[in-house]
Amino acid sequence: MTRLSPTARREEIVAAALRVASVKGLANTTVRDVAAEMGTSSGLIHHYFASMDDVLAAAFDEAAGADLAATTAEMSACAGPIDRLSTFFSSYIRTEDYRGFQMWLDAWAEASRRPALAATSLRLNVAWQRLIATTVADGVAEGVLVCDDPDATAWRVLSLLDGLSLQVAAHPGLLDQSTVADWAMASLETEIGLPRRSLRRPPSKR
Amino acid sequence: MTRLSPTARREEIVAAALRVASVKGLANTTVRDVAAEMGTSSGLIHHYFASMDDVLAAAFDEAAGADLAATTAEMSACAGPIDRLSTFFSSYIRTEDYRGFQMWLDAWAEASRRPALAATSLRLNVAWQRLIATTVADGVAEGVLVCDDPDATAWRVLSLLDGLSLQVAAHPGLLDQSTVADWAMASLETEIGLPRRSLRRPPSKR
DNA sequence: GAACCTATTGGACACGTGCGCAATAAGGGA
DNA sequence: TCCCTTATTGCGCACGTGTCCAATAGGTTC
Repeated sequence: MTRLSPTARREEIVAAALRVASVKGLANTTVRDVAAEMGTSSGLIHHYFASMDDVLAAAFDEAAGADLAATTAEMSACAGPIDRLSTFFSSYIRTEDYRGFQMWLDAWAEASRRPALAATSLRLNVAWQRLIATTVADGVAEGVLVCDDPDATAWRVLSLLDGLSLQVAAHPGLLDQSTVADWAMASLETEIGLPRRSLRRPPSKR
Repeated sequence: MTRLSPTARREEIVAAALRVASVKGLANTTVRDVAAEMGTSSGLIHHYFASMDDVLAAAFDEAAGADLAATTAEMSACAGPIDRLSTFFSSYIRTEDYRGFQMWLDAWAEASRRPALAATSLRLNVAWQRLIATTVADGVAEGVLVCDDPDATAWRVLSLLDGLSLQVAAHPGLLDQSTVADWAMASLETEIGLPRRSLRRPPSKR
């Protein structure tokens, strides 16, 4: 293969690992898979990453981090906290298709066995939680919504979404994504003292 | 090893697989692990189970099914729906320690790769949901609580518990079990029109 | 006691795993 | 042009994986 600069090659490895992982799942992605995807040798991966754990952590960081960044950007383009929360949900269900969510499932399950992956998933989970928590806290400060404990509320709505999405990914046909979003929105609306369906977006927007 | 009856041997295999899986996790439990745990040969396992997927599914069924049965029994010993729901939570956090929950994480993540495990986790998840749904519906019928859609409420409270417990298992130190139970109870109390802390149990009971 | 069924053995098979390492080649600086 | 750093190769090592199967042994039935 053509000789690349260290940074460029590193990025290509992560991109290739991500492509493989999105099809086979994080847990089933091997060094040889990534090498084959790039069309290079397997030894090259170990020249840039100390262990496979680090490769998977970097790939997961790339994927989930991009989703987080995209959602954050969309939300900050909105006017008020309520609109931002509304955008959060529509962004969440768009990015987190059942395929992307399988990566989260693998990351959580593998966390006990792969330290780097555990650190990454922890960091990203906390980042998602803080995104919601600060938005809710802003709404309370502006007086447009009511919440005793924005931190706890953020963990609840995030975990509810995770728990429901998990069923979608693990048990196809049981629940569907629009139901998940609807139920999670209903829960948050109740928690922060908003009338029913006030977070709902007209689906015509897409 | 001493020659056993087919049913006895089958049960011993499942029990051994469960013992190994509760330490190493479902995903990391191998045929040789189970054989070593029993002190027999690995070929014996395949004499009773067509594939490793079936062994793991049976082991998971055994563990999670026992938890479900225990909780069901405890709940039906209670007087009214509210007391049953209260018992549900205290039973849930007692049985679902972080170790047992790792099995759920593995089951969900492996579901896309192991058909038998997927079928088992689907069946058990639905059973848990129905347990809550019927209890809530009973409460509505008796007029002691209010709920528009017990089915949706059951999925929400179960998924909230799963989503929060997942964080406890995957990211030690981030959240703790008592917080999880408290937050999930708060959510359900709001949903079914109960005053705050009415589902809470005095911890002196244990 | 003999005959038969089957639980159990122990290892072979084919494959997949992460990781390491000597050899090669490509490019930049002197 | 030579040299020296290092990206890249290709393979080997040690191990682990599920599955299969001929051989053995224990128990039941006639």
